[in-house]
Amino acid sequence: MSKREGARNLQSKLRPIINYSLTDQVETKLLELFKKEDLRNGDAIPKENELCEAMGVSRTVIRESLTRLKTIVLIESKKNKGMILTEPDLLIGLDKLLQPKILSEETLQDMFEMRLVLEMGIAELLFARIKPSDIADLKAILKTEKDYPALFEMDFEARFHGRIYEIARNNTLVRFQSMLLPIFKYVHDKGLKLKDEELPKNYVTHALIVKAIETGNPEKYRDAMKRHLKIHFDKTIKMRKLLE
Amino acid sequence: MSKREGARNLQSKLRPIINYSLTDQVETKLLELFKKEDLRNGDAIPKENELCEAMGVSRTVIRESLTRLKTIVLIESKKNKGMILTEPDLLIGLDKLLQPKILSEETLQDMFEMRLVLEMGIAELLFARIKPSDIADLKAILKTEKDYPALFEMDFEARFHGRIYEIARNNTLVRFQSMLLPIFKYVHDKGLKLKDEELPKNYVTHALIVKAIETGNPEKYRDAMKRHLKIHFDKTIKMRKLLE
DNA sequence: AAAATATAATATGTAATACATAATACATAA
DNA sequence: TTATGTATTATGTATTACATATTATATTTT
Repeated sequence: MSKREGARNLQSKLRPIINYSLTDQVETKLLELFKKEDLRNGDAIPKENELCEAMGVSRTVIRESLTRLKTIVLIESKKNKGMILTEPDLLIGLDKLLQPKILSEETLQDMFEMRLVLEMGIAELLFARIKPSDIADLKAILKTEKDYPALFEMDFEARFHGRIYEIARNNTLVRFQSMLLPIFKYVHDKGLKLKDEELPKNYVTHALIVKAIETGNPEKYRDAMKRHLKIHFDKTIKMRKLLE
Repeated sequence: MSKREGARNLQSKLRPIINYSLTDQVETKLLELFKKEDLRNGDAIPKENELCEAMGVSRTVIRESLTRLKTIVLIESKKNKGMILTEPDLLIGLDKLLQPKILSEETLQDMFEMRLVLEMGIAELLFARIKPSDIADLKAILKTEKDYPALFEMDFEARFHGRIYEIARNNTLVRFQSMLLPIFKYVHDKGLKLKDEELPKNYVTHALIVKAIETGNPEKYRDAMKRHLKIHFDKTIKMRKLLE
């Protein structure tokens, strides 16, 4: 039995001890408190000093825990006013993290694919909620686009596809997809370096997608979108294989 | 001109001043530093004391900024070792936030829909990557399920649908969807209270979805999944109207 | 000489205290 | 009655000191 194996064997008998810092414990207790007291959006929470006394730790520790919760916008603080629970923003923090440089290749790939998945899956909601005026809006966007397929003109992409989600009336998705765009561009560009691909012959432009929306149904939309995104689907499938 | 209008008029001339706290500024500077120095995953960052000196602020402020970055797992710290940049976890924090009680009805609805969108949109990746052994796995899962449609048995739902994402080989999605499940259940249950709905006659079970995967294509999968989720699609469309 | 053990050095974690600052409520004067 | 000044309060920032865990170095033991 090697030294390493011996250590692992011992470990299975003893289990490594985990040391939760005071801050960790306080954070947990705070979350428990909110739950137990059934505190809602807008409700005030105890003052820092009250928390210090109640838990018997320094204000330093309390404040570090609170900072964590403020970071995810679960609470907000105002001078003299105290702190309140807030409607947390699910996407907060994400914009700080969604930078190519700090994410692994695999996660980037995951997010790239996530956008593709969303574009395809939105169809049902899109058709359930679209109004005539929405079609007009989409056509207005088309007008501003150049005639040739502006495949990677981020502005156009953002505006057009963002509008799709807006029509589907899902605000979280609207914001999410706009965050994904830079990632998408990055992954795409990186893919391009591997092999310069040309547009497929039956490439579907935004205009054709609008047509599918106007005269079609979810299936037709998906068919158009799938072909619009085909180059990306091909790319991600190829690249995922490289990662393995 | 009313008092309120007057204030707004003044505001347009003066613009409200925004006061970035020291912590805010330090946080920004840190992020800039990481970018400028092109620091990557695993690279060490300066010691707390070095940062204090360099920026001329107290360790308190430095530490609060660092706490924020630690919260989103952009950096990690170890005693005596110092701090390093880490591969941040996009979904961290989300599990703290994804609790029905602290999210608004609208956001909950958004997330409910997001799951539906993902289930539908995953088809292409699913079929691009599925292997024969995956089919066998799915069938094994089916065996453990009861014969009747276990529509809201969370365990079954989680296992079955989670497996779908696993087959699609997108780990972020796997984790994301498992986080969404409690939300999904909550929103669904709340919807049930409004009106007790019965299963549609042509309800599609997991078994039928597997069949669509085994013998079909993305379109057939989506057709099956759409009918499997029909009750939920109907519900969200109805409920969104209520929110308006 | 090699391996195990003790010691020192270092960077983060926690505590305590003091003061700064912004927001509110209250008091005061025109 | 309204605008301005003042006090109060809770969070924000600074400073200092010490605790603790990890690494590196030195020492002892075999």
